[in-house]
Amino acid sequence: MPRKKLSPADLSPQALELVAARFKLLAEPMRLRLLQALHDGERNVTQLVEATGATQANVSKHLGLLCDAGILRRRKDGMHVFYAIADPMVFELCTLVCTRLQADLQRKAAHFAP
Amino acid sequence: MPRKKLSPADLSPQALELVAARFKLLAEPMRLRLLQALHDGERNVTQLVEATGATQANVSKHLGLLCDAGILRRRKDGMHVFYAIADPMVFELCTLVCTRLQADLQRKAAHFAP
DNA sequence: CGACCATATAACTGCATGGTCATACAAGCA
DNA sequence: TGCTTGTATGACCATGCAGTTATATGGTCG
Repeated sequence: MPRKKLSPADLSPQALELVAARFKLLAEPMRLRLLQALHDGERNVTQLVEATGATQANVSKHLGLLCDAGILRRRKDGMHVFYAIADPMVFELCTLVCTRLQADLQRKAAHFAP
Repeated sequence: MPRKKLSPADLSPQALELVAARFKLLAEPMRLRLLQALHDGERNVTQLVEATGATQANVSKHLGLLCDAGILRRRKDGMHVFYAIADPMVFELCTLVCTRLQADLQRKAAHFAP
C-alpha cells in the first residue's frame, strides 16, 4: 500500500486542528511540570501534587486531560492512582524546543558580551 | 566547557514557561495554516490572506506573533511585506505530532475492522 | 497633490480554559 | 458502621486571546 510521506505541507484544515490541539496540551507550564515529574517513572496524584506545588483539584484536572489525549496512562492501585508517560514523544518535542530556545537566547545574549 | 545534555527532566519552572509559550504559538490552527502556506517559500500578506481565507487583520496579527517569536522573518519590498519561515524546526515538530496522531488514529480505527 | 493599494494596529467582543472551592466518590481502617 | 485518606468532578470566576471592525500608516501611481 502506497505510503505518502506525511508532511505538514499537505494537511487538511481538520488535520491541522488536531495537531493544534496536541500542541495546546503542551502549551501549559503546569502540564509540562507534571510531565517533567513523570519523566523518571510513574507517580500517584499526591506525589505529583507535592512535586508541583499545585492544588490537588488542579493536578487532577490536568492529568485527566493528558490522559484523555493518550499522553499519559492511569493505573489504579487500591486507594492510589498512578500516572505514567504513555507517549515519550512529548519529551522529543520538548527537547527540540528547549534546544532551539536555548540556542536562540544564547545567540541574543552574546550580543552583550562580544 | 562542560555541556550538559538539555533534557526536559531538569528545567526550571521559568524555562518551562518559555517552552510552553513556544508550544502555544503552534497551538492555533490558523497559525499552522500560515506556516503551511509558507512551507514552499516566502509569501506576502495578500497571498497568505488568499491562501488561508482569513481576514487581512487576522493574518497580520498572527504573522506578527510568529515573527516576534523568531519563527518567521519579514522582508519589506516596496508596498509588499514578505514573510518566510525563519526556523524550520516547526516542521519537525509538526511532522512528529502528525505521524504520531496518524498512527494513533489508525490503531483506534483498526478496532472496527479486524 | 489626491486616489488607491498593502499592511499594521487599536478597541472591542465572545469564547475557551486555567485556577479555586466545595463536594462527591471510593477505598482502606478503626 | 463510621472515620480518614486519596482522587475526581461540578460550579464558579477571572484571564487570555482569536476574530472582527474600523482606522491609521505608508508606499505607488495619476
